[in-house]
Amino acid sequence: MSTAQGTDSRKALLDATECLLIERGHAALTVRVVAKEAGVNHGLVRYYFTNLDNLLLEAFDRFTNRLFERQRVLYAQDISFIEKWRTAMDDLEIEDREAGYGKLWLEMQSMAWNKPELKERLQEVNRGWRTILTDAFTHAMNDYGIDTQRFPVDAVVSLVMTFNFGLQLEAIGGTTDGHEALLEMIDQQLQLAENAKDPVTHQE
Amino acid sequence: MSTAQGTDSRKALLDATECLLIERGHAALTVRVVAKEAGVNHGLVRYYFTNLDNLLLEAFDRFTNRLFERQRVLYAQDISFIEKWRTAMDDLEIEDREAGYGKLWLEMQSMAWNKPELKERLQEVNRGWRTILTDAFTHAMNDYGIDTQRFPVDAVVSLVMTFNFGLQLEAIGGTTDGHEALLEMIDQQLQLAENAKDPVTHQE
DNA sequence: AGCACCTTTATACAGATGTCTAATAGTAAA
DNA sequence: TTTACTATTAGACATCTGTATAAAGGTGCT
Repeated sequence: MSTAQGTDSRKALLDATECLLIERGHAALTVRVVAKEAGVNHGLVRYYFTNLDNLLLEAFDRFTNRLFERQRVLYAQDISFIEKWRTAMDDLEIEDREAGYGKLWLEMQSMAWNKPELKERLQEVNRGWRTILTDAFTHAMNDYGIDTQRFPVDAVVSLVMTFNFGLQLEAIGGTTDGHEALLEMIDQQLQLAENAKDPVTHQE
Repeated sequence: MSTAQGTDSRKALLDATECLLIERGHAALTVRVVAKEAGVNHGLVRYYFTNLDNLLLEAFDRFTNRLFERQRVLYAQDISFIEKWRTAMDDLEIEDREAGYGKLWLEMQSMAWNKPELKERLQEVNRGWRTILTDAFTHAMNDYGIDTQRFPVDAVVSLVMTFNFGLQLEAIGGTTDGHEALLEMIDQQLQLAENAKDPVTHQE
């Protein structure tokens, strides 16, 4: 089989890697453990990835590519800012934060802290988000008539990115106190701004 | 000697643990590596800590105790809100974020994600900060005359905590774009609020 | 000196870990 | 069927890892 590169075993190993990152963290990954989780002979790690570091790197790449795809999709949508915001926030629902996706993201991050190759890739992803957000917020703040002298776009973008990262971090750490309140507060403020822009749609 | 518990070797092992967490991450810690970094026979790990997990746990405890001490000190100071804010922010200067302290903090966090015993301790620290911030912000927002209906204290506290965590996370990941701008923006807004409260001190 | 006590060392050992090899099973074309 | 190639397997190897033990070193006290 294998049109390009993707025998079942290969994919199984990548999937198992993600699964174990979520369940046990990157410190617990070994060739044999991953292979066992994948239900595959441990020799195949060498066969497909030559070594463990490379398997991790490919898993990392597959993950970041998925992120890039999300970015692309979100960027392409021709919807209002508040809709984009809500879509993005729903995407990272609090329940999800505690579950797999957020954990995987943070484990990937913490892997990268000590591996320069991964670190660069991570920075690309970061820059990607920043680009999208900067563009979206530039338009939105203009629409809402917000003083970008007093609230520079890059500062606002940083605030949004960092508080989202922080939400993930806290949630994985087991704390979600105030998270809902925060997201509600922001949504309400956005709604107010939206209504002020276009008084017709006023609801409540 | 050892009045209570603290032969040089014992402390050296704890110090080495922190050092290696900063330089290589928790995945790279082994009994022999830590002992070597501490310049100490690896048998002493067993002698003082019985096993590696316990050494990590004690290093973790020592670290969180240091955090609690910081909290206590900050809380005890009888200074204005804006001064507290600036002190706290200076404490976590951007340059420092990239260096040891922030890295250590995040490595401790990511260790805790996969170890329930540590996770609880971490949540205590988190609650500690939240308590202090909640108290400080309750007073500050009252002083500044901010509508706590529209901006609930716990939402604001969450925003502040999460964006600070996010700053750390991004900085360790190698990105500090917009960080200065964000901190400046906040500081200016605080200064405005401060001036509005007490027009006498108006400066600029 | 002898003695007791805490600290340190060197070494041992079973099991895990990363890497590698040689043999086998499977599959599709000739 | 034979052939050629890919996929998979079981096992071997040196090294690393956590843990344990027994002996030695050091220090102060009697």
